Amino acid sequence: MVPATFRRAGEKKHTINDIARLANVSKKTVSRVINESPFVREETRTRIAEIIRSTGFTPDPQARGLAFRRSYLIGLVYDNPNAPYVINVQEGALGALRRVGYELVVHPCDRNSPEFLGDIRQLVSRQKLDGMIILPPVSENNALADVLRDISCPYIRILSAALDEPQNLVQSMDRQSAAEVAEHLAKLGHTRIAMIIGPPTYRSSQERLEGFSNALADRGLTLSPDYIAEGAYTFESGAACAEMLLSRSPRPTAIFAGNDETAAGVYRTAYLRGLRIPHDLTIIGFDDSPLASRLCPSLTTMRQPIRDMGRLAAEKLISKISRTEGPSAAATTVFPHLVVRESSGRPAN
Amino acid sequence: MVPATFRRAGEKKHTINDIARLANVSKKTVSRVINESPFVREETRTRIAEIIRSTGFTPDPQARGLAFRRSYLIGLVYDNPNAPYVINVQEGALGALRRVGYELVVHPCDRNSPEFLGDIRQLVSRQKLDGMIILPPVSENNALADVLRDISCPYIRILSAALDEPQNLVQSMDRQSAAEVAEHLAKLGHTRIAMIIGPPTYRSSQERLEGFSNALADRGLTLSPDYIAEGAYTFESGAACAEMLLSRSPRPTAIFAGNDETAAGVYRTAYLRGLRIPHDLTIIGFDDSPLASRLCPSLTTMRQPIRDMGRLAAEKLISKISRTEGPSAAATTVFPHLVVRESSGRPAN
DNA sequence: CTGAAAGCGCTTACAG
DNA sequence: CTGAAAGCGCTTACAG
Repeated sequence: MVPATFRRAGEKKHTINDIARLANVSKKTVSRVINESPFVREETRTRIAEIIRSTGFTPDPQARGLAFRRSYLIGLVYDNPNAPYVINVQEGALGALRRVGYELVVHPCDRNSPEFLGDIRQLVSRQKLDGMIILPPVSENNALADVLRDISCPYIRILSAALDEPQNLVQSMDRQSAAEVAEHLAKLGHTRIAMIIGPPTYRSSQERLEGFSNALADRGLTLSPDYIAEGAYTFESGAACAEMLLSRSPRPTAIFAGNDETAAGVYRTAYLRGLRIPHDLTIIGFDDSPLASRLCPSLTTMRQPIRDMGRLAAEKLISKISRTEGPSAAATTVFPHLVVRESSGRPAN
Repeated sequence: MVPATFRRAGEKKHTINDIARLANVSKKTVSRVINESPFVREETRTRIAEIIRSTGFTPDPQARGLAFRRSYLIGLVYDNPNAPYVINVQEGALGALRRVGYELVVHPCDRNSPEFLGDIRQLVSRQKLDGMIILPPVSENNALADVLRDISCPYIRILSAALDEPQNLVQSMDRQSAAEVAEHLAKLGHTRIAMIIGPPTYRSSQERLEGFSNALADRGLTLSPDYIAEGAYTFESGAACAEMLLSRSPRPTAIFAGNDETAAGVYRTAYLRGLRIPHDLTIIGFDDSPLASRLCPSLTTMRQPIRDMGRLAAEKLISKISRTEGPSAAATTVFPHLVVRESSGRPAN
């Protein structure tokens, strides 16, 4: 038997009035059942609930939204060029939102465009977004957060540092993660260790650099300034930085790349120079994007629980939106961990 | 001076009533201006338009939708594991939709789930989606198209074969593209040519196989059944299929992988066997995903204009939705083209 | 060319 | 515990 939800074309959708008529009550009472008001007699409630179930009625989100002054729409703002990263956050968030009847409106942006902040303002007010999830690196932009606060739009920033109050954050502990990389390299016996950082203005670059450098120091190793290169989290910058680092004498035996894209750039330079990985050079990435396992040899890297971050951000946002009041000021943190593959080994000399 | 659109928190949004009052007309007349009705005196129209502009008024999409029985929401359904592919279609579509005031609601799905069709039905009826864009491979599912037709939801399928009427399609001409690969390999002098196809149930697998095999035949070359392996468009299947193909004697000198992921799997097997690319083995991919240029050596592959496909699908869908009637039965086709990189060369022997 | 009334499908006060 | 009225912000007939 075909469930009643599977209405065929031509039958129009049931409305709250249909349900009220069938149940022989006012639509207000149906509304109470929908919104789980306690002020409905149990017998009435069950009867109406049963009719709702059997007719497959679902309240119209537009009408509900209009009356509630809610859109049931959450924005996802990103400028991250790493597609798997975005998709994973997106799917994580989607999973959490669906359950509570929200939809996700995606919004790629360009933080350098002069219309950037105006666009966001317009998006929020126009679509009356109920909240916003912001991905790194644009999540580091405080001006954006200020705008959202200004127009009273609840938001969650996914970040690697505490740039905001804890209730607005899902924080990835990059500093501690970078320390894991240091430990791994130290254990393998590397001493000439280099690092390619991301754009210095990005908070994650600083976090990873400091975490890495401090952890090396703790083990009696130093990250010499000669061995630090400024990349841009891109393939091309990785190749160029590796070119520079590998020209140093003595040559580093290990390079910690800012992310997997950068690491792929290091692979390319090693390939062009005929260096064998990991025999001549150990390479470590960050992200564990699909690329990491596709490279030959496969890349040792830090895995971020990206999907979880999306889910956590959505859950935290929803609780902010629906909560009439109450703190939930707790921090939400997440820890990347090391995935050891083929690109790291003992130094040859 | 801050534009009026940049209202600060606390000021409530203007409504059509505010505009009517300011213009000293009825809200119906304002509505006519918003909807570009010809039945407004020019003087009145300009006056109202100016007030709308200066106040930064934008009509509430929810209220409009409720009255128009429109949601201004378009669904994007996908099950493609290739994240850059999805992101690119998404951004292409977004660009076209934004301009006309629509938003995109993304919906990853699992075509093998028993709830698959029911979920889609519910998504469409619940959010009252105005239309749907469907990505391959789930776009090949005719049952899904049947459901959408049944509930009168306009849709566009992005496909590599004409599985539907032209007005429902944005078609990528994979057959002709695969012929380009054949030509490239023939020109390089390869004769022992192998191919890894995608899942045989996928239409694109057949299209690419037939296009490739026929084009080889046209050049007096044959694609021997021994040299055809059935993959699954995945990294793992690429590695396994390459394992099999490279065990043949004589060994093929070139492998056309079904897509870039598969090609990456072939790289891995070549790496493990110590084969040099392209000296010992030429490899060709399909997609030109970011991975293609990250691999070492970089991968020769077919580039799909993925972003354009998203844009075209959105434009076509919008014209279907807004058009009161009229055919637009024209086919929309798109041609991938070859990007030659380092992984293809003359055969060694 | 313009407007007053009724309605889209739901909700919030306000009564009872 | 339940309902009749008014309203969210916009539109579509229907008049004039």
